[in-house]
Amino acid sequence: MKSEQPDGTPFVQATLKVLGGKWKLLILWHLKDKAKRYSELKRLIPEITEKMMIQQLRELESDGIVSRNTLAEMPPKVEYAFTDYGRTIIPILKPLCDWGQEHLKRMDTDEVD
Amino acid sequence: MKSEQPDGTPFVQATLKVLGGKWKLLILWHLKDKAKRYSELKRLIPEITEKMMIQQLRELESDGIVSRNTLAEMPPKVEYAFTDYGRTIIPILKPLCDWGQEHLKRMDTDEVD
DNA sequence: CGGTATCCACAATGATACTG
DNA sequence: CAGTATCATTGTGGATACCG
Repeated sequence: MKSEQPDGTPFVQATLKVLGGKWKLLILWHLKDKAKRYSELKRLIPEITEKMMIQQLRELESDGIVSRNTLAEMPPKVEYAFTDYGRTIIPILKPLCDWGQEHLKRMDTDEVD
Repeated sequence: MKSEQPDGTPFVQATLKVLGGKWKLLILWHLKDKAKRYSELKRLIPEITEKMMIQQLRELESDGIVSRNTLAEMPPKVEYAFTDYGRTIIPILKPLCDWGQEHLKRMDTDEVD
């Protein structure tokens, strides 16, 4: 009596919404090993603009994935890091990355029609 | 000698590109149990327009995820189904769906600041 | 039934300049 | 250093009409 589960989609969409931005994954990838300062992130991802960097960080923040920690007052130092909750998404990143790698190889090897 | 693996991102981006569309996951979700005809898909997803349906299906097709099979000539019947290669993405869908579900619960339970 | 074509709205991203 | 503000551009999705 399989009931044709048509649900599940809103959940996948929710995940997509959280890390669907153009730069979200890239930022998270750099953050997953250890916390990084704003300037470090900008140095690691030179192609991104300040606006997008801040925007994506703010969204990740409000989704509870990363935390923003101000280190000092006058010489502005801000560190971004995964929250404990945010770390629960890291296991997802792996298979995602793995599949994408195989997909790119396939695209190169086997010219699809 | 950990080399700060900054790679992997293009791979995740590649995956995102494949199933990043607004309707891709929804279509795949309905397709993962068994092949469906175009009209069935439209009936299952009434909110989507013909243009988007076709567009997303074509993209999934050219990415090798789904196949398009014409059944007859005069009474047009077209079935869309997962390819064997496409099925390799199903295991990814699960954790994605699972995390999204937890995330939505968290958003409801624990009002994030 | 299973599309294609055209035009349009809006969201996402980007460039650039300025600020505490 | 770590942002904010504004404007321009692009990309994605949608409405509608028409076709084999």
